[in-house]
Amino acid sequence: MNRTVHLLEKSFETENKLEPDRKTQLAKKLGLQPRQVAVWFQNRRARWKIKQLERDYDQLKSSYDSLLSDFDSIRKDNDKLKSEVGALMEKLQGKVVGGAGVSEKSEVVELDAITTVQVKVKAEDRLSSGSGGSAVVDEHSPQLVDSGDSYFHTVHEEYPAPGGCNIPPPVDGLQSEEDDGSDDGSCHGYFSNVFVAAEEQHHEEGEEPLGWFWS
DNA sequence: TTGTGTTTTACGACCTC
DNA sequence: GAGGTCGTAAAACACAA
Repeated sequence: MNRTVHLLEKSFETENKLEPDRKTQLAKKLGLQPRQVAVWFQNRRARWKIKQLERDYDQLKSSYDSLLSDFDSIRKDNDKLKSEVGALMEKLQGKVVGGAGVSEKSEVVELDAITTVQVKVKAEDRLSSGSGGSAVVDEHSPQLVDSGDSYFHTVHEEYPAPGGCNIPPPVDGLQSEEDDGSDDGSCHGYFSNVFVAAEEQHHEEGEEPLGWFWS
């Protein structure tokens, strides 16, 4: 890296916007036209923004992948519980019908209703207790604080979530402009929590915050 | 050497404060 | 009106064949 670029980089590192005074000073110092310094800063900001979008995308994708695996395991658990309930119901109904008295039919209906409620409660309990720290259902997760460093804020709030949605969204690219993000409203706020969780993890690991980042 | 892909520089159009 | 972003053209550079 030559001296000129090095100085410009240093200057950009301290402040990515260029006040007129600083522009003139830098231009004088480097023997450039103020216009050249201004253009350099414009292009540098554009490059930084592209890098930042790439980082945001990588992080969003890894959050999505981990949530998807959480979702899959919860679904498997759910299927397993359903089949267990089915088996138990058969057993119960066999017993009730076998030793039936006068009101055998109504008892069966009652049992059916009770077990249905119990299963529902159990399933909800399973969800609300979280799975391996999943951010999907953790109501205690901190809310997203838009630091202004990430370009997520226009994407994550509108992206449909796998939990509560039957079809998980694709992750091969950022949301297209054609996709207006509209859905049944049951999945809003999904990725905002995801992102906060991921960012917290980032900080816990002692890494640099998502904002300014120098390669 | 050359064709090709990537990066950097510069500019015009448009937007925001 | 000054200074920002965005899109793009052209020059400069890197690198494989």
